[in-house]
Amino acid sequence: MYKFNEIEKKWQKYWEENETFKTDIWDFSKPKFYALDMFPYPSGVGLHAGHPEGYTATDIVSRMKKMQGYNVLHPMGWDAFGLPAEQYAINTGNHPEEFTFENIKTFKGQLKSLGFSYDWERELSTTDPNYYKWTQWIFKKLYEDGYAKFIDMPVNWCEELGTVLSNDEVIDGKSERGGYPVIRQNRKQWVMDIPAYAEKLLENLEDLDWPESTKEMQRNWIGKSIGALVTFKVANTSYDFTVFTTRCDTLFGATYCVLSPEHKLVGKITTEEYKKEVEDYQKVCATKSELERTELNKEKTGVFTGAYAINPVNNKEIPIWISDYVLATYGTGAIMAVPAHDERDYEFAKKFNIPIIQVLKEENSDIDLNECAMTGDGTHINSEFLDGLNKEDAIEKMIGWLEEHGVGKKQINYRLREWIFARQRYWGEPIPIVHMEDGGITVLEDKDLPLILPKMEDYKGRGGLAPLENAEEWKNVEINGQKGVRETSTMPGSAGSSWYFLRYIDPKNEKQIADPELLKHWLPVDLYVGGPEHAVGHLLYARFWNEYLYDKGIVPVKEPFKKLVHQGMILGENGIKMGKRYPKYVVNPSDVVRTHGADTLRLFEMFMGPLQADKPWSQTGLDGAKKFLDRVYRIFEEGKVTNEATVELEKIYNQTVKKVTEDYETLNFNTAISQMMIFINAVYKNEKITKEYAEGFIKLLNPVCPHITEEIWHTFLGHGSTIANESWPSYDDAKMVEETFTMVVQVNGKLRGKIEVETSTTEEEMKKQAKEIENVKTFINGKEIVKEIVVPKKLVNIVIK
RNA sequence: GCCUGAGUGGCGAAAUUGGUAGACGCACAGGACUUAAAAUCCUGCGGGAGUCAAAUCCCGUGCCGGUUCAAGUCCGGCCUUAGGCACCA
Repeated sequence: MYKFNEIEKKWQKYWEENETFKTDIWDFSKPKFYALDMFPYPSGVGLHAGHPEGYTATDIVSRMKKMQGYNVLHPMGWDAFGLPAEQYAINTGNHPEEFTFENIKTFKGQLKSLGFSYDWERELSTTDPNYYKWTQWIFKKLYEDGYAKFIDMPVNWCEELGTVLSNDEVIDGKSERGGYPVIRQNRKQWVMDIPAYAEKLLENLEDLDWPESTKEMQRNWIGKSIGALVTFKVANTSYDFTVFTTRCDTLFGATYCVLSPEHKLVGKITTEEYKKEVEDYQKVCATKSELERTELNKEKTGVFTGAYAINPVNNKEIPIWISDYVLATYGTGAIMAVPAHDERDYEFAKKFNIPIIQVLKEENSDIDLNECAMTGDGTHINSEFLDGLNKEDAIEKMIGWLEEHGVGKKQINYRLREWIFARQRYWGEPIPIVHMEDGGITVLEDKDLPLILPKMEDYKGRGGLAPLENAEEWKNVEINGQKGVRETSTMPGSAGSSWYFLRYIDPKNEKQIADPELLKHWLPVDLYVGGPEHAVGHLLYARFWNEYLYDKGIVPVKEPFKKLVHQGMILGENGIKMGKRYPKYVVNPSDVVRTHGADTLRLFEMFMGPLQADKPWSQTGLDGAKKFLDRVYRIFEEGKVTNEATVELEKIYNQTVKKVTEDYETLNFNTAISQMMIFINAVYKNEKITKEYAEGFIKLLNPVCPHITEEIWHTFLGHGSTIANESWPSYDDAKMVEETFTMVVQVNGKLRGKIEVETSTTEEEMKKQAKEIENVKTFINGKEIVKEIVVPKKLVNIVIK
């Protein structure tokens, strides 16, 4: 009987003691393979059912690659800083540091019990000063190069959490963690100028072997838009303002302009008569949360400023309004409105009785401008020098005109906004900055890194102040005789995770991020597996930092992750996401390891369905996976290993090696496993298997189920060392050649007969034999044969009339 | 509203460039072994008609239409569903 608990512990110990999976990072004699998992946040609840899924996938590929002669780098670490850890610590009355330490211990134990082939000597944690020293060092570089900036800007402020959040941490106007309301507020903040890399981040997406959906999400997040800037003078004043538009060709149809409520000019141009209304409106907008703003999507609001803008193309005076449908953070925070050809402007103009001027005529269109805006393409009218032109030509001509008259130019805009790089929280990397008494900002010297996060008993911030504000001793410093105060915000959770894949390569290096020679050899990551929830956050930030470090000559590749795959979610047996809502459907991997064993868990999660798909858990399915392993074990226990194999088994064996090898490579683990089941079924049918095939099969199964296979390898096949150091089985195409095939005979495309024929049968012969089948005869007798189609080694289709 | 995916038996799912729909597994049913049960092994298993049993026939991959000798696969139009974006000018 197969005693999985005993066996699994035994082999885990063996791998550890023998350093089976230790990577000799300097061995460049073999081709390299870097398989990376998204490192987990070590939460208080331990692993969930989804963790083993992605981790098993990379483990299978890693183990196979090692056996195929690659030098494999397969590390694991901890994304242990950040809001969730701190929040959890506060909720449970722990200190984040001890709490994190405990959690890591639990996680590590759980991962080890699953038998992953990680090189634990490369383990890292973002909370380790030896690690975050380099996070701070990268920040410093970015600061020196002007990409890390301390600026006043509108931010997402979460009162409950007492901190600002980045855009990807805000979902539907609520905080990603906790679901608390988020409002927009102006604050002086540390930000990363990721928009400066927008174009590169967009361009490089093309060549990546990533899911198309993720690439598309990143494209949308970057949101490139080509248009023009147009400057409008404010009538009877010396002021002017600039708008961004993608449709400068419709400038003759502009009947008003709108400034965002936060626009700097609003206070200056608003006339006395409208001052109160405008200020009231501004106040209302300022207190609106993100959520309220999106909910108020339906009805447009706004007020007139009393001022007029002069349309540069025809010198007409058009009213200037303010409205929150114009965003302060996009473009110039001001627009020209062309209600005839823009839905939002149309809605606004209708509501406030602003004129609508048509400047495009669509051919064969039945759109009535009294009903709605006309947003399609068409020929220009009422547009003087643009009349008769199509959209494309008109845009080009208008840009030329604007440039010639010095009132505008071509402009590219991105929706991607600055990455807000500070949190008013305790549990994060300290920002290595000192605010000097004279108002200057000093970045720490390299020799002063890492700047250690001070131990604090009381790490809860108060009244919107950062917790580190209370660390008096730590906070106040003197640099070159001048007093200063340290930056008390810490870095966001996504800081440490933006470069960890570099550090795994050389995790103990004290002089640099990693040895350049090693980086050159090991990058990029060959396979990166993780959840789709990181499609824009982490995966964009990591690309940004990598690209920056590439430009600095520190990292040798433009893109860090060559191939990316998102594993699907393991749902509860009820088909719904596991979680607090249905606690009885939550599966704990450690329980499964106890009741069924790690091999069974790994096997089952890989067999459930495609890696990328969401799949419901099934207790009986899990039992079925266990049954398969029992069946494999029994072959050896019952002594079915002999010296003979039938031709049939020989064929299936070779097919299995081929299919499993290909499927592991392409991550189609479910079909690889069914092929192995087919092989085992065939072995039972033949009641025997040769030692050669038995060994080959055990090697194939090893990446999925490493413990049981090691045990069989050792106990029944008599080997003294681990399978991990064996070579991957090969297959012989010649042994797979079929002597006969099932010829399918169709009449008018419908299946009417099957017959076994020799592979060498000619097309003419196939046609002849097809017509001799009784059932086929009954269909073709007395009918005229119009056509006969032959697909070699497959089928004959007889077309009759 | 826009952008991505996905829709196949009772269930999880397979199915190269269009070429036998449902591999493999679960559940279920029957049989063998057993005093019995479990475990194990063997067989069957989309729906319908037909038959002692079979042969065989009809229908069937979300819906409607098209291309083709042949469509789960390609094209057009819908529906449902998951995820993402959401006044981005």
